[in-house]
Amino acid sequence: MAYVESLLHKCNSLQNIKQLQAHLITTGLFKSYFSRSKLLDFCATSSAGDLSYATFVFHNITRPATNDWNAIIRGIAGTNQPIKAVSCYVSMRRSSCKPDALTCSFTLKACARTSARIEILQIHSDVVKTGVLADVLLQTTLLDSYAKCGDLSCASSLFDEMTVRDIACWNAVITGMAQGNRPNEALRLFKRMTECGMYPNEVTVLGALSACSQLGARKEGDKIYDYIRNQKLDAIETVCNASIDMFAKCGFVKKAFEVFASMQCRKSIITWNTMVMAYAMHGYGVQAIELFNSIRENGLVPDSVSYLSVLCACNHAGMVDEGLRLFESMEEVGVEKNVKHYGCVVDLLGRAGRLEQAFKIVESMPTLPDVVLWQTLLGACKTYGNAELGEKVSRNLVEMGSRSCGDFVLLSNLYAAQGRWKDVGKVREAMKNTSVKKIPGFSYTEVGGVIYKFINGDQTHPRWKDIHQKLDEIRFRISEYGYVAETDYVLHDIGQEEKDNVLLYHSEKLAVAFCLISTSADIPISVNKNLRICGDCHVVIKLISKIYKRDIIVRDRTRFHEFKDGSCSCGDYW
DNA sequence: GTAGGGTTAG
Repeated sequence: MAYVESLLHKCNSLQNIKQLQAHLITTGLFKSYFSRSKLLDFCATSSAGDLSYATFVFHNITRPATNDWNAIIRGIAGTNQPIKAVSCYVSMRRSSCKPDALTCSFTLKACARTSARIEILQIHSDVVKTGVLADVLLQTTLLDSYAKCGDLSCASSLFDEMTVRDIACWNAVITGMAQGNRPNEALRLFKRMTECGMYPNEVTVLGALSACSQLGARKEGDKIYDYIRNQKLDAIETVCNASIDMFAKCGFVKKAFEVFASMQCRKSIITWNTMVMAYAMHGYGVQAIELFNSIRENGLVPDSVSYLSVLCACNHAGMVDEGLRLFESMEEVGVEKNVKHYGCVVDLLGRAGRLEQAFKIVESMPTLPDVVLWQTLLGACKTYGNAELGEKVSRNLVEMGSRSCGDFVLLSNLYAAQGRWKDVGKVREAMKNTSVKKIPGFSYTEVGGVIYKFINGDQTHPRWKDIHQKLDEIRFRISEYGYVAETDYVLHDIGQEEKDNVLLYHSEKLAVAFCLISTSADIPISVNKNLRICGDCHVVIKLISKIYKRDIIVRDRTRFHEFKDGSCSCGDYW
């Protein structure tokens, strides 16, 4: 039957497939299950084929076999409406034909692509009932499907129950954790895997590197990169890309560029974008633009992400006109602007105080602005005290159903700054009547190879008393430099002293204080925050860097801040 | 009713 296969692979059009089908029918081979389902599979999944023709042939089979169903389900799972594969699976179960491990595998992949958790649960129960669960490959698919639809606890209990664990299932669970916002868990599993005597491969290190990037885990990242070099995994482009990203997000732009420059394998547009973004995160506007310009010289074409990265770099470096020029040139080169590009340029103009121009660009958008974009503009209105535009923007946010605490705070502060207390009262009233959503801020820091997590107001750390004592000392010493808490950043119906406290116990300050008491003076302090750094923390950490003579690096949601001797690499522009 | 199915960067 290798004969049918070799012929199939020579087909590069539907016409060819039909010719082969005719040939099989006339020679009687089409009655053979094997040739028929091979042809169906090829027709349903290869680019030369056509799913609707495959379905047509399928419907004309009097008693389709499992393999025929599998071919069709696999084909549907690969379309842009993968959920229809589930209906097909259901029809198959109603027929006299039994699903096998492959049927389940294809259907599960379809579910994973649409985050259809309930359907996964149903297939899982079928799988248990029919006894195909013993199949390691199917277990991995099931695990991966749970992880992809966000059910990490199901994914990890499946993993725990597995009796045979090969490299792919380790990879599935590690990647699942890394992509599901549980980077600590991913690294824990990565360590456990190596302790089990398994050798991580390129897929494993991609997951582990991504976890390090999220955590800013330098030491762990370094170790993994050493392993990558030893195993020659750096011959693989995806591994290099992930390594560049990891070094950049752990604060080593130079190391990131070294990896980029010394790559032996091909660089794709993703590689270039990663490096441009690396510069952007660190506020290296000039380098980012230079690199962006060299994309074409290297025979590649900048895509939508390239533009986003370079715009982001202009934004962080305050290169307003350069950014605007790049934004406007997008149309000429045929790269479509999306809401993120608009968001970036609105931020760029907003920070420079060009609010009217920013608003005009928003109005010119072909699609609806998103919440983030309006929030950006609202922030700029607050900075430049433009209450009129601020109100307009807030109205849009309310209409979009925003319940973010920050939005209310900004508008309220905008009114307060102009003494419009009645309006301040109205905003507070609205806040009380809305279930305000507040994303908790947290920070990570690595001390002695251990990653510590701090949450705002946290008192669960074993050394919290020492940390709070240090913060009291800091408060005293910075007040000598004329520091007054900018309680603008807080909106609570509480007294001034309490407001000061809310600010003082922000997660980034807790992390910095912890580093001050637990690390030696010659090592820079490095903190990683999930949200943007708050304005008060920015002022305080600048002062700490001066008074305590410590270099402090804070990575926030969008960029790096390198505090040195009382100033920050962002130039207070962020 | 021979084979096929699992993990993958910005």
